[in-house]
Amino acid sequence: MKQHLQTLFTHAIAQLKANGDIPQDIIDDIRLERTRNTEHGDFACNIAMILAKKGHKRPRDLALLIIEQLPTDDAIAKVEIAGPGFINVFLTPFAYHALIDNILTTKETYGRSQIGAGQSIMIEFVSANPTGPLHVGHGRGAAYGAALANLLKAVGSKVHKEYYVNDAGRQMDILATSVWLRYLELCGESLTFPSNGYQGDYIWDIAADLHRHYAEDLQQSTKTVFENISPDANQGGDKELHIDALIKRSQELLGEKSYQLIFQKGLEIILENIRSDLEQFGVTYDEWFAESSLNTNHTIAKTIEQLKAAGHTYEQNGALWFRSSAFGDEKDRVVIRENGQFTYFASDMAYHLNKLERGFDHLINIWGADHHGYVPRIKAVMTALGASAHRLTVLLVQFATLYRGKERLQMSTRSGEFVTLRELREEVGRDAARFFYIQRKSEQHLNFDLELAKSQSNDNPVYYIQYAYARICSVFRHEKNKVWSHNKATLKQLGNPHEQALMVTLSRYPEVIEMAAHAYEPHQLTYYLRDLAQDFHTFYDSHKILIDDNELRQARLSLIAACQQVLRNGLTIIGVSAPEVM
RNA sequence: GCGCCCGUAGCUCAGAUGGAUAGAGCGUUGGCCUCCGGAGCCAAAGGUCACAGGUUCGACUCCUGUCGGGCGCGCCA
Repeated sequence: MKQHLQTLFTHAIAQLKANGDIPQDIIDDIRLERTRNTEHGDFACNIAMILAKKGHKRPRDLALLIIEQLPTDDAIAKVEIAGPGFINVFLTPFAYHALIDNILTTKETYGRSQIGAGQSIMIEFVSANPTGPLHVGHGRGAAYGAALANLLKAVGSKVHKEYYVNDAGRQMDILATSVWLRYLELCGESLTFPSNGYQGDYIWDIAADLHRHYAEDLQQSTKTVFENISPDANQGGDKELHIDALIKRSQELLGEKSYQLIFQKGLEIILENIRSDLEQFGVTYDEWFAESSLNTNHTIAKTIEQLKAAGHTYEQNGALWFRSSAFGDEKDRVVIRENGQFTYFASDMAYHLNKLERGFDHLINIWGADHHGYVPRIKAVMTALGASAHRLTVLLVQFATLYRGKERLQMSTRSGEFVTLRELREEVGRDAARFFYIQRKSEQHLNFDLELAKSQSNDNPVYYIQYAYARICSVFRHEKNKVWSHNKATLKQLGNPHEQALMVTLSRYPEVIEMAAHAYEPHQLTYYLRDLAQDFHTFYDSHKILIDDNELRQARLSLIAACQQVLRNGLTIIGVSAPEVM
């Protein structure tokens, strides 16, 4: 609808140029807006005010010229000039009747567009370290990423969803060591668990699994394990040195093969846990990309060589530095440590280079807001390696704070007292969780109230929207014995204010999808769906649908069928179900 | 100290690329089922868009500064 009007206006402007009424070189970025006030018609265009200065004409005079050149169209009832020079467009009922027919014909494809066609996008999200279960903070990234991916697909882009598995590095060694120590405890050893180890109960579960499979085969005495180990923090030492010493000791005592066995066991169990959590949350991936594969393929070394060759590195204090400050970062970054190991940043550089090499036009990373300081350095790498930093968009998602009514729930990963995503889903249900996560703009802090999400009442927007859908389904169940099939000719019966309002809202859907996709803002869709549900409920309460007047009944059934379709299309994108009964 | 994000109704939040009288939900107050699902509908009250300047026909929106809140500034991941 909007697009159609834009075409008509573009045509008018082109005519004016051809006639010499306005200069040729003028930019004519025509924008039509929904009016807020029905007195201003359906759409308003401010092009006359924008072009007035450059065209050396008064806005209202220019508006008049534009209107004269506007092609006649059976969707347009009248066009008016208002205020300082707005051109207000009033649509005919015909335009909306055609819309209902269009929705019922195009069905699940209604609202899709091609504005993103031809673009391949890789979207990486969640990518939590496989050192423990997903918690509620990850849930927001998951819900947001999945909805965004659906939106981008809806506008025609080719989307590749990826999870980056950090299966290398020190955190994983801490995990393996934590598991082994718990295993030793299960074998009957008594020991003081390191303060920097992973404390969660899931570590016990993995250790128990290990114990079931290998009995006491991997046992060592506590004395051997802890002999001459640098003291822990609570013994006046340093917790980092303590855990590092324990990792080293574990590797020595177990040997490469047994250590890897424990390491892989932990990784495997936790990753499977994460995968199934996400799947039950309705979030799936095209690829799970292992960090370790970068190392085995020597991608990291290759990337560093590239940087070296381009002269963007230097050595200092025995370490190799990347001159990222030359590319907008606030300081240079170490890529190879004094001890010869790659930093986390080094593998992340390689990963992003790998992404680019796979041929994606655009990369989207969804990160927690606490990683924002990391953005300039990763963009610096892209620039240094000759790729435009514009090909990468980092979307930062702010924290979610859990509330149970007024009570704020505490979360802490290390102490093992966090609320897991699984617990959240089991408590409030998948639909409510998915909806609540994305109903706020991602850069806004989110207060997630468990009680509100669970309440099956009018203060819960999820149920409000789903209820509209279920109500429509219910009407059709009552209609079943009579015969309804969409008949375009009956639509002229529609036109009372409630029907009109509903049709206007239905016509906005494609614009909302485009806007939400363009701005990476799925929350726009949640607000739209609430509006749509409200317009339906209002209509429903004011007018009976299953009436004797055959033609009007048919028309209204077509209207609510269209409404049902759009509700389903929208809910599908945000990952919420459309229940026929609730 | 420097950097990023945020500040809109009592509360939780929308207001894309500057547009006409700044909008929802909750909460509050008062109404609505003989009828297709009351998990619903209607109405009222509620605002110095944190503050001060600037840019222009026009600023919640853009720029500068101030105040307040969150987060980040490792040879951790």
